[in-house]
Amino acid sequence: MKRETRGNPAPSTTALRDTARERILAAAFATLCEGGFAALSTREIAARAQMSKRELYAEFGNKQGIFAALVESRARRMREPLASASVENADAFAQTLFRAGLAFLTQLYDPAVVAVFRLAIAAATDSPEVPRTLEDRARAPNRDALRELMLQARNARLVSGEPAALTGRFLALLTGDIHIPLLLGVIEQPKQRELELCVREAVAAFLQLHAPTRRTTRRRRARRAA
Amino acid sequence: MKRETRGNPAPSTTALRDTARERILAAAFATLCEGGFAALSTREIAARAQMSKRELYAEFGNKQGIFAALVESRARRMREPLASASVENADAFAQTLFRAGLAFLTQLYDPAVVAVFRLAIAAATDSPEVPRTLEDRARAPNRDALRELMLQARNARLVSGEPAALTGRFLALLTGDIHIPLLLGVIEQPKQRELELCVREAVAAFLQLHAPTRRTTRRRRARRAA
DNA sequence: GAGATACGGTACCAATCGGTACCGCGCAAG
DNA sequence: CTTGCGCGGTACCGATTGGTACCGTATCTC
Repeated sequence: MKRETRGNPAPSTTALRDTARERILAAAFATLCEGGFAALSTREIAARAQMSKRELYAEFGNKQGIFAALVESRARRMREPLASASVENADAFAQTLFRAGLAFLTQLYDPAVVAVFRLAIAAATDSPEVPRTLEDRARAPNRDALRELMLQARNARLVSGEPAALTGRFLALLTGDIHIPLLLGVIEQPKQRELELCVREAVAAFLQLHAPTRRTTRRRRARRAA
Repeated sequence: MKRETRGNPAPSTTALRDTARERILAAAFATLCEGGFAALSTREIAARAQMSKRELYAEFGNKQGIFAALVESRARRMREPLASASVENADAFAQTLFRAGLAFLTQLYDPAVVAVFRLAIAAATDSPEVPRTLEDRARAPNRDALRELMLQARNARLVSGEPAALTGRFLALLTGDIHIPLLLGVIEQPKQRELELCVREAVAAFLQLHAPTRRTTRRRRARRAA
């Protein structure tokens, strides 16, 4: 196919190919966000990317490939939070929870991510590999990272309980009340202030439920982290 | 059109019409559950209902009408729980929460309801009235009923806080960790045992968070308003 | 400079979509 | 029994889909 011989400026073609991919995916994202699942046709994507369907199919094979690449590219971005987790003491842990929760919700409620979730849910019955990709490349890694954090926190005697259960509880408190309405489109995207409030309440509730003994004003600590 | 004069067996035609509607909706449900959103074509529905597209369009006007009727018919069934709510004491309230939560989750995780949610989410961008119907006819009434229960419980000094916030918290604890994976199709439908465990944990966490000064099983009769 | 080759734009394909016009069967009135 | 009419099955419509063949062009090799 595209075999680069010695002396050939291979990086150039690779870069070109990458920019082509990016342009296609950006066009697909824009289409998906504006027009939804029904508007996501190969013609529309090619037109927006100012490329031919030929190149599009040379790059992704078929429409499923575009779906997978779409989910994959956004999933990679969703995996970033929880980079620096601190469990030195209760305050640091609360602050870590707050930062991680805020980063998580900010990603999760981004319009492009909402559109990807809608796409994955719509494709669930026909093409299970699409939501499967979202699960394996985004949700599961995030959950694993959070569980690791919970494990560390338990070892530091900051929480008690199974890390997996703690993770599920924290995520439920974080997203339980907003994600579905957002996917349904019956509420608008939360503002930054509301997001912070939501995370603060979730952290406070989580610590109240699962922090071993502390009885102090944890809500104030969480607020200070804002 | 179909003008019944006096003496004409109008109920018969009405009943016939109703059974026609039911047959169409049942066929649409089956199609939606098995083949997903993409398979939900008017031809398929008509074929399954053993009727002609002509009758189908005479009954529902257009495809949006079928969507709306689908969501509406299922939403009506989702509104049933919380019929008998008791807030006499803490134990009765806990039991009421458990029963209501279990009924709610049983409905919410029913495969047909999951399929309807997928449909509504997939249609969110193109046809906002479909998720709007789901919100207004199913989610909001359920939420209102639960909020009313929370108000009664607060008047009885069984919980403290804003009824709306309490409702959101309870629903988050109930559904937060399962609903999305179920919509994505990455987990299978929970069994009855798991559902009961899930509700029990949610009720316990909710009461631990919001029941005032709950140390043991105290019987406190502070009923105020009906 | 000539020839070969590979890439990209376009026009096309079969299939399917929502929606509708046509037409023939069957029931009711006279 | 004839006649008229209304309802339902079917065939069809234009539009659009995912996917591909064709073919002009521009570049690279010798």
